[in-house]
Amino acid sequence: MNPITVLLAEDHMFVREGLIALLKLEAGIKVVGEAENGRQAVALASELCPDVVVMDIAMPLLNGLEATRQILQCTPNTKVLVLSAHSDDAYVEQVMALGASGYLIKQTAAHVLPEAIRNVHSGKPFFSPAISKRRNAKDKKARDRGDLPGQTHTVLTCREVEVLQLIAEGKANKETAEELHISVKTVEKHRQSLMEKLNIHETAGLTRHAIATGIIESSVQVTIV
Amino acid sequence: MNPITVLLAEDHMFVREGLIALLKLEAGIKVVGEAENGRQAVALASELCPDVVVMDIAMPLLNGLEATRQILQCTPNTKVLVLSAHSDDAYVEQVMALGASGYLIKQTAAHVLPEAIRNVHSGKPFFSPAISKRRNAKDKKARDRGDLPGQTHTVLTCREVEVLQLIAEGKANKETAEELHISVKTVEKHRQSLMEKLNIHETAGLTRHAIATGIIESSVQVTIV
DNA sequence: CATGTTATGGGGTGAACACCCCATAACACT
DNA sequence: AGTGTTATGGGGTGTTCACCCCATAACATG
Repeated sequence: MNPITVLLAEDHMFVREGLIALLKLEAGIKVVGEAENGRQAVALASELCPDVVVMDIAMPLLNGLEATRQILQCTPNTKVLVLSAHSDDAYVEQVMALGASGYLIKQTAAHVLPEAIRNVHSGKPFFSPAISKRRNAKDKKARDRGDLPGQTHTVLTCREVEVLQLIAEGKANKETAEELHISVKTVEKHRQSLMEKLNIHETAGLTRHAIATGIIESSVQVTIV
Repeated sequence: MNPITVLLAEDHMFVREGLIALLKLEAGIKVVGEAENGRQAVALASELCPDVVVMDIAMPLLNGLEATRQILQCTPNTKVLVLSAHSDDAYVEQVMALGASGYLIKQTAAHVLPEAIRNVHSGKPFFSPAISKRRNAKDKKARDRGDLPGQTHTVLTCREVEVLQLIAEGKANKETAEELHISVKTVEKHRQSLMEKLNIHETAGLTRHAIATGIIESSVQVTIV
């Protein structure tokens, strides 16, 4: 049987070499290429047509999300296994909506990588245990409510993003309410929805998420009195 | 000759396992322990007294900077080799001022790791080529001007920085208290001092400040359920 | 020896927040 | 016409936080 061909897209050479050392011990998997940025990943993918691309999200020149989108468009037979430091539900859903075949968080033990590669190659999606668990729980809830499967639409509404930004900027619910000319209770409701959708339950986490997704910058200065 | 004992402090298990796979191929170097956060790194260092600690900067609970400081205080014979994604000069200098023996950026080829470990173990500092080059140039300039080495004067005390990190990671005061084995009241006190010193009076602001100053990264993972 | 700093802790108060319940109005889609 | 989504709002309850008061012990420094 032919080995599964893998393209490794990861900007940290440190990590890349580590993973290669790890995959070398694995029979049936062959690393045929390495990319150190998103643009190179797209180029190499269309040149090498690997079975699986292991794709880091945070990469220079072209981030892993865009790279994934472009690769799937050019070579639809290639499976993309995403590697990320984030595990926020909304983020995962965003990636999966692009058509990725799996999602591993970097906290996961690396020895699942070969298993994950084999899974996505054979058409089965693969997730880090923690994510998998949450997705199942959520799917179950959805089914209990009678929802259609696969419609895990965890996307924030416009209003929620607005509220998220104000929270991350340090506004109290009361201030946010005044800013948006709505009741404190409504702000509370949006806050709750945010926390539920993102599976983040502290202000600090929401703030980090807002920065990580580019909604605000960490250097935002709020009126110091 | 006894092998060089190494403690690997790196929160991403993915990276950790990769590096271990890589160091296993290396004669004369033995990984005797692994830490997945800064606090564990400090504990294991004083327990195992390794020759070298390979220390990632961005780690939960206690960042690599603080961990380095504490380790060098407890077990001064241990060398610390810092691993970071950032290569900003100011950042490097801050780390070296703490007494670290070397600084590798993650973009560096991993195969220099064994060499770096051997170097710092034998007392020779080691830097990623890019950094080494810049430092030499800068040192020359400084000597030419007759400057004294600059002191980064941090307003915050060590304990305050520790508490700040935990706040920014989304820990409640109660959790922080348990983590640090102190009373909730003491945590509150540190929190107050922080807010007063930084003139920031919301959790969101503290979180942004922690990210902006590099104490944590926006992608820090808190409790994965 | 006095003073300052750091770290430790306790009491108390009021505001803010998290989390549950609930309802309604506007609008889109089928 | 019915269903879903979004945004709006209220009630209640318990926890946590911000901000004040206070004290002590360790340790360095003048």
